[in-house]
Amino acid sequence: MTVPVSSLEVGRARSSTPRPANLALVLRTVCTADVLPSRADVAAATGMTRATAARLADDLVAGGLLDEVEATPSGRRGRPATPLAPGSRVVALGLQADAGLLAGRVLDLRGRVVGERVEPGDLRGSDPAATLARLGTLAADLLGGLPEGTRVAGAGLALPGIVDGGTGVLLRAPNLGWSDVCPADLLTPRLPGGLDPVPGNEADLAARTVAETAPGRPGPHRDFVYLSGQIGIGGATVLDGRVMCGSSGWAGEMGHVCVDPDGPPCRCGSTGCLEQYAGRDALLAAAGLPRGTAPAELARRAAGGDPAARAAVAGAARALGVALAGVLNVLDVPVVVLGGHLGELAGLLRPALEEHLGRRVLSARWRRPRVEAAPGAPAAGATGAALRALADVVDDPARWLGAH
Amino acid sequence: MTVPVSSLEVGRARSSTPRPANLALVLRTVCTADVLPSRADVAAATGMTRATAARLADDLVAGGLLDEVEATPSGRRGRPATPLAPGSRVVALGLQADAGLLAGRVLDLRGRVVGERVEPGDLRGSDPAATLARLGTLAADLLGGLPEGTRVAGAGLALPGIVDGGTGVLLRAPNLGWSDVCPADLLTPRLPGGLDPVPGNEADLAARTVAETAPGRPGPHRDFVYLSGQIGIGGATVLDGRVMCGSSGWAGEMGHVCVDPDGPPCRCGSTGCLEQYAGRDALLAAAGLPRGTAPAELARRAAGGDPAARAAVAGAARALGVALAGVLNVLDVPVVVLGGHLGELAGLLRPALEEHLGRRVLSARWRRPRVEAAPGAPAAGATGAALRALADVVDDPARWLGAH
DNA sequence: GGATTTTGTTTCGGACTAAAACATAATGCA
DNA sequence: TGCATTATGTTTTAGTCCGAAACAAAATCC
Repeated sequence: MTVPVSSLEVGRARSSTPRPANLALVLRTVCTADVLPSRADVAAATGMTRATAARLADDLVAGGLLDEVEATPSGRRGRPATPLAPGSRVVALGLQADAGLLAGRVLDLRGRVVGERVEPGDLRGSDPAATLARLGTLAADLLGGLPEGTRVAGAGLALPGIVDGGTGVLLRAPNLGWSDVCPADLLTPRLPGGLDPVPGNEADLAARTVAETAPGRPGPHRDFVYLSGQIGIGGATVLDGRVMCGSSGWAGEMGHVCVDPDGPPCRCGSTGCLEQYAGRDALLAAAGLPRGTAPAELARRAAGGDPAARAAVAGAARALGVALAGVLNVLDVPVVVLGGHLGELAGLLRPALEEHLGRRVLSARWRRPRVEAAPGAPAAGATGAALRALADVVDDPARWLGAH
Repeated sequence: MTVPVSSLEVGRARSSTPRPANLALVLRTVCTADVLPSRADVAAATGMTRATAARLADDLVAGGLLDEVEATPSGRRGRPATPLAPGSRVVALGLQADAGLLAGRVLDLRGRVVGERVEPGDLRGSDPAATLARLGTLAADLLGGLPEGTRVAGAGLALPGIVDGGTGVLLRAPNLGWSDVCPADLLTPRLPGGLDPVPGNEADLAARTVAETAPGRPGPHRDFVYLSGQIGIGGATVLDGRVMCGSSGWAGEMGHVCVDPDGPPCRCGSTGCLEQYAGRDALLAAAGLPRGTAPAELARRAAGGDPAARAAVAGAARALGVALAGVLNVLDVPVVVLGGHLGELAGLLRPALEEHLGRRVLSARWRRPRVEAAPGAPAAGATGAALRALADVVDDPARWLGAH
């Protein structure tokens, strides 16, 4: 090679044979289906021949990525079909370290929880090494309790902060008080089999649980904005079913969208950030409640007619309306999903928020933006982390089959 | 099929053979390369065998999608290579109807302009049918002037408004005063060969000219926000090199991001929209200039030290800073590209705007957002529309070869 | 002028799929 | 009970397309 083919880097998807893509297509078809499909159903859905679909399915069954399920008598004529299901012995581990808990959750390819452990505790200002060691022990216990024959496809770790996509370093997690932590170094030695959890932002991963209800299975919305009310406010944008992490993992800092340039100063150095109006502490302060109060208590008071609580919620709704309208105008996303404490207040926020959005979003007269509460599962980030790891398998089953 | 395979719609990329993907890979490799590559270079860049790359390239040459170019003596040892170039006889037509002009531009696969016609004129409040008829005549003339043997791969139409992605109906174009116009009905009958221009938003298509300097050739930035200063302010977001059109084509309404909820009312029904601070009319009014003044005149005055002009620019920079910081915080995009009248003022806006962004964008301390001016080509939307049509060919050359 | 080097082509074998025939296992009906 | 019918899953055969290796072509080097 004498010519300097410098920028000739184009498509890395250089699969010389169609097989990997077709394996992925078959697996994804089974994952997506509402009812467990037979080989013939897969053939019909993908357009392949029954022969081809069956061959591919056979290989996936042999590799454990698909299971043959007992046929239920259908009463229909003809040879009874053998339903296929995503393999139940291929699982992934999702971990989460947050200001208020440590959690681990194991999901199988069908999206079922096959193992779970949650340890509440105040981890603000904790030592990263000690905390991650605890998490490592928790994870090892969890993995040890899995049934014989289970194979762990990968692991992920949800963290409430900004993770550098390239190096996997947690640059800054204000709620934990951590910065420049490399979780892989501290966690991997404690896990069996050299399992290396991929760190990611908690809001991004929680948003994934809305975008994808089980591995390979699209959730209720393809496009939405996810807003996660923690101590601060994080979030994520999902476009075309993909969580947008930004060109370097910084996306989703919705808490620092400006609501009023003349508003109160924010710890980020700017002024009038959304967090100053709808963050947990700001909400509680506006309602005249002490800092540690549970958001549910605020919701109870507002629902009960407490004027200060109602005013706090109304203020938050207005601020959210201003900030989210901007996002919706820029991205044309029809749905806002509220999680964390904002999810708990969703019922109270929705009417005012939807009204604000209806006024400020340009496309609202054609399609009114909707506001929903995220399913209030605890430690959604852990679930999302496991889903992300399983998505690697679903997206390229050939690699998994090759590695046995 | 007795089972209702309702939602079994998964991968439409049902290419049973690897050939279409490999044809696309070869074509894209040639389009992307800095120097015209030989068959052997393509093989090296893609990882295919020389035999395979040559076979695929031969088919693309036979179909006119690649040209064999005269070899320049390189002085190197060995058999001289035959450089390959994107086919120069495959072209696409880009059209644009704007408040100030009608334009048509023909681009070939190499991204060269092989035909162009621009007709200035005030089209505000014009009759859609009459104006589109004029545009059709312009387009037919343009196509008639093409050299013998040229094949038109497709056409696009840039419009300053919101286009429904599904139906291709222009729902609303405030600057033209049009609404609910179906350009295809009015335009296609006037074009030869049943050519059917695909309508699209002008800002989206102008952004494409930044994302893609020639068909299949990535531009200077993969991720950026494009802001188009027309009478109002439109824009587009480019993520991963793809223009984000939103789930129904409404994305990019950056002009109506809220800068100050207590600000002046906007014609959209909201208050304090960016357009009220940095729109063309707002800027001119703030500078004490009459409405029709050219933005260049404002720039001249501000550069010359005129206090009113300087204040107007400073106010616009501040408003842009507030609005864009929100977008950048949500999407983690490192670059803002200014087009239209904002592009003309970019030199004056940049210092203050970058300073505002540095303060309000959370990731700025790690990577400071940059502000750039778009290359000030007239009727960039027409170029983008042609590029979009050519992208269809580059993304799936097999279809083009099949259709002859 | 022959060795060397690089490009492009041809030939052959292998991976994979489509098409069609076949085997299997149920229901429906006399 | 027995046979036609119907749907699923498997086997066989032919065709497409890629990789490997040998070969042909066209230049430079010595």
